Amino acid sequence: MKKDYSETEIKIKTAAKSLFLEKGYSATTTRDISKESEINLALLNYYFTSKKKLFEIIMLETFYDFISKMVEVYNDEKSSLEEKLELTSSKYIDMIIAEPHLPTFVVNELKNNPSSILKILKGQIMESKLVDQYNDGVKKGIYKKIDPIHFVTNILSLIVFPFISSPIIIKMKKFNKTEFNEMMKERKKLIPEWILKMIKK
Amino acid sequence: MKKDYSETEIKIKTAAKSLFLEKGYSATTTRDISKESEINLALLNYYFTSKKKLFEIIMLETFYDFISKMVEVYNDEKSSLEEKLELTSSKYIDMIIAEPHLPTFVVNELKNNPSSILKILKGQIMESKLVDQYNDGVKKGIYKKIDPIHFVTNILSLIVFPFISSPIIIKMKKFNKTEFNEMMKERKKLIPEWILKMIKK
DNA sequence: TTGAATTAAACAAATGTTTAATAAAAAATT
DNA sequence: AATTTTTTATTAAACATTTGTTTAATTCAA
Repeated sequence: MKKDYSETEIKIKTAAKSLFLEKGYSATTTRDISKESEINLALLNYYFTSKKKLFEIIMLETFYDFISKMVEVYNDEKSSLEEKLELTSSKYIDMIIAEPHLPTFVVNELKNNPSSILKILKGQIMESKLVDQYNDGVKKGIYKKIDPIHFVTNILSLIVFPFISSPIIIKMKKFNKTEFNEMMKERKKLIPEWILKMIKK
Repeated sequence: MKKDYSETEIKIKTAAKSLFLEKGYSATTTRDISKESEINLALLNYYFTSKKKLFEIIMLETFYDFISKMVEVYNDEKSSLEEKLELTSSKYIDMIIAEPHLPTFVVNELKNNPSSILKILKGQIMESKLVDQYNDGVKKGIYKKIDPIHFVTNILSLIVFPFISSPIIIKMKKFNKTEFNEMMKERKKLIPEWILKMIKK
């Protein structure tokens, strides 16, 4: 029962996503979207009823992508905890370099749209293979016994926050954007090492 | 040469700050501000010329507070690196618990207002006593040799990011706000320990 | 009495949405 | 195959609110 999207619908969604990501919901006007997507203003409401509805669709899809990419790795059956850390770090950093506005957007618009969109999360992370492997390590006495929420939070913090605060980092180090991205690529290797040090006894 | 603020001015600024922090610049209207501060709509322009000007004043002050609190500790002459980590962690977490919208606001509105506001940062962090102490440790061979920007970034990441992503954490752990704050208070102790483990050879 | 502070009302521009007319495409009929 | 009918897509214009700002009159304080 997959819906068939028309070319116009796709054009609208693409433009809208790009604008919402860059400027947020309130600062993006329907006329911005119509201009960017080169469609007539009325078609936005014709296809998506309202700006709000269009936003919710985009928000949902974007957040879903954002989370699935993580959950995929976290639930892989074959890889070790160390390998999962390396993969997550690497994949996520690449993903955000390609779409730098993503984290701020997700984080920002999340506090206004809480419950409905966050359903996607349900148990997918805290009951993942990665957390199991962490708990096993605790049981075996190789990892310190701390609530795994800290473990999960720290991974995300070290990966995502630097992007969110990139204007600050760029200013502090007199970086340009390329140099900043280089720094983030460096972190692909460093973050897994740091996380391991943090959890080990 | 300190300017003398009238009661009305203060009322406007207080209400505006609260609203800007909660909803951001675009989603806050001048009528919201006039209602919240219980002043006549025209007084906003009478005292602050425009919504934009008012915002810039508030943005500047807020960001300045946000940074000074950090710089203060980072440049303390007497304390050790370990003590600085503990103090930063503790003070910052308390600060954000008291004003939970602060980080999202700063981070969010920063990418639109780059250079002018970020001047505040100039060298204050990367040339701080804390970074000196870190570099000393590297020279002495007790810390790994990595660009100190990672060190500084990691501290801020582990402290601030959990607040920014609090809706996600709250959902994952089925927390309420109090439980989330408890988790953050736990981190006051944990973060300095983690950071030390990360930098040690 | 003079200047500052406050107010209600008005203004122009922007914004989300709808309408009514037209064009294009698809389906039905001859 | 050709023509008519019906449905869908697109358009320009209009509409009703909202929003930031200004004006001109009034109140208050020095």
